[in-house]
Amino acid sequence: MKKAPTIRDVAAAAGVSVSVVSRVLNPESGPVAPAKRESVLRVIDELGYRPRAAARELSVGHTPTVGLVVADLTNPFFAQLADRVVWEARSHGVQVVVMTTQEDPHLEADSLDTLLDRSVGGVIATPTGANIEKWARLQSLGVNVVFVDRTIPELSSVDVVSIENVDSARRATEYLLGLGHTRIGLISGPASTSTGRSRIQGYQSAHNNFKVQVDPQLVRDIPFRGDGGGDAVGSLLALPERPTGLIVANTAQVQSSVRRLVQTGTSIPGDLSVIVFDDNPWTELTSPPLSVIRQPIGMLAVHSLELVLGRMQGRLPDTPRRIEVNADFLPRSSCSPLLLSPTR
Amino acid sequence: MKKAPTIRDVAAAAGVSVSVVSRVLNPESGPVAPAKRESVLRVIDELGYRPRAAARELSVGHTPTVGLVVADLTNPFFAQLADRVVWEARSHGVQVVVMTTQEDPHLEADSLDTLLDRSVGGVIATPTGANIEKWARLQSLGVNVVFVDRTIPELSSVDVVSIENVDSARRATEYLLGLGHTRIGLISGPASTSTGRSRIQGYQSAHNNFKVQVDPQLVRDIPFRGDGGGDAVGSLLALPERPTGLIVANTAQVQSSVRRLVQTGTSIPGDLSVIVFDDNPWTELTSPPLSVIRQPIGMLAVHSLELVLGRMQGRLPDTPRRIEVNADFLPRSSCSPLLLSPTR
DNA sequence: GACCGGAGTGGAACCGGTTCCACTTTTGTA
DNA sequence: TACAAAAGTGGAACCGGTTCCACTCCGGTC
Repeated sequence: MKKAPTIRDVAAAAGVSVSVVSRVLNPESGPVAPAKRESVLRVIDELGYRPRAAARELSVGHTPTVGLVVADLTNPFFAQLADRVVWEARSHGVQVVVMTTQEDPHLEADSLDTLLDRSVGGVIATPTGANIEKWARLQSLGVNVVFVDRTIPELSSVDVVSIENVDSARRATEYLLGLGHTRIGLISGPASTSTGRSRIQGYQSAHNNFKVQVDPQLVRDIPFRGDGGGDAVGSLLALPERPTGLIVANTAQVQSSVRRLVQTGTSIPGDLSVIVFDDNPWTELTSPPLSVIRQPIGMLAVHSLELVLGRMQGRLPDTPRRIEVNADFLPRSSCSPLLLSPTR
Repeated sequence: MKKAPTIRDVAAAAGVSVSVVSRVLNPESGPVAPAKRESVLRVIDELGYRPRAAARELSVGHTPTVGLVVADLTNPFFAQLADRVVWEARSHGVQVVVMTTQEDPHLEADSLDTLLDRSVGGVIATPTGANIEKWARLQSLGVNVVFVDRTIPELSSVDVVSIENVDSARRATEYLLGLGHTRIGLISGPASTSTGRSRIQGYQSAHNNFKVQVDPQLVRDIPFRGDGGGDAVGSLLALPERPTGLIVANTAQVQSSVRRLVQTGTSIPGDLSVIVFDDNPWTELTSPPLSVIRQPIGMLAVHSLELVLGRMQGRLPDTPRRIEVNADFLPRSSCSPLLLSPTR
């Protein structure tokens, strides 16, 4: 356990000053005679010298690091997002610190403090919806914030990357309405979140287009945490007038919802036509494979990283950007036309 | 974008020296008069002061940070592992930097360099199997390394946390043998990896116990990368004497293997009794639900973190630890007795 | 041949913490 | 009451980089 060489060791061994070594390391910071550059590089290689990140950070005031704050890596949506972000970031020479909040505002607050302590240059996050002043403070301290998937309306100055939630929900709903279903259950995220609201709005709007009245009993906005999806499914199925269609628009609740459907032996699409918001690979391994709204996770990752890096390098105008990407609707065999049409 | 207060700002505002403030921050480093501690704390709160992590790191030489190097967050096994490690680490006040290798030795090497630059105190990793000298160097530089799930036999001095691979594979195989199956396909990880080898060994050993000869054609050790699982399944099913049982012991290939089974319309367990190494929640949503070897991911996470933190705090003996945790076999309805017994 | 501008260089301050050490005050004990 | 030990404090060096600045060479221009 010998200790690693420092820039002064390199300078001494190469017979130059530390300034020269530093300039070799950061070429844009000044000129170096080709011969000296050569010999410095050789010494660096021989000694196996690597600059300490902390020293650089202390001196320049910030790190080429971005924080990624997601709710839960266990959720395939976040896992894939994280994987892509980490991957993209590396190709830009940027590091990612991944933190999870479990949808808990306290943990989110902790994470933000930590990120601040580490002087990260930017944060990509799926905010819980709380900690508004904390997010604002982070931004006022010069940390670039990008919200992905969700947003907080009160924070109008942060960039947002999301899918077209209203539109996606509308398309899924219209698909079922088009098959003749008029009683369509909706399990969405909390109405306190932007995704929850938008998807409910899309669901409403589809009903309007089809001149079908929405039964409020059919709409369940439930938390992301826990597995309330199962209970929501249970209570929807227990309604006197059972729905014949179901849209699970709460990504975190897809698994528990589908589990309940399987457990109760609900025939899909016989008893219930189902569409879920999730592009989890396993959705096509159930029987029948589930129709899904496929969120383009790669796009979300690329755009949010692009935004955060762009801001960190100051090559973006000050006005906040809002990027909405398309989500595909992928019909599979979990939906079928309503056979007995109740209105005729 | 005002700049954040430093320890000297706090000292000035509280009318004390920086030493006192520092001692308030790190109580074990020296005494402070209660009255002054009080006023320093108040000033810290008023100013919203937070110590810069980089400054501390530079001064003490290392960070309370551990690197987590996994192949691919998209794989639910790693995703869950990461989630648990991040979670546990936070409760110890430790941060986690997650990196992915995609099973590529070059990317792994990059990750290690980066981790070294960041002066992390420890690394938890599922090594690709390459970069032996690099791992050794990391260790000689004082970074505590713990391998999880897999190991590299050449590196006898690193701690290892894994499941009882031989035993798990043996139990799964014996279960199928006990149901009368004699031709059991095995899709495992590469024989160049410790998990691959151990699981094949368990499979062999079960056959020995049952006095059944192993047909080498039935054993497929395939890479973790890509989705060779599908092809392996395809070629096993194409054998003149088809297997009646299948064990997928390559966690990364479970999805593509099952996908192929579904696509080819193989009846489970009618045509094929199936057991997979994975505790992915979706395995019980397929029809039928799959029998699984459930890896106790939480245990793996807890133990590896415990080891790495223990070493970082120097409260562990120098001898390397090897921890093997039990994996449960969870029979579900994807296995059935072989009906026509070929031997009678 | 005097003068100017730029390439190349090294010295030293600086970033924001921690810690060692010398020093003063308090406390406890004989 | 005297004195040693302990509690409390501030100064300053240090960690390992970056960067500003002053300075020395150059070659090219009137």
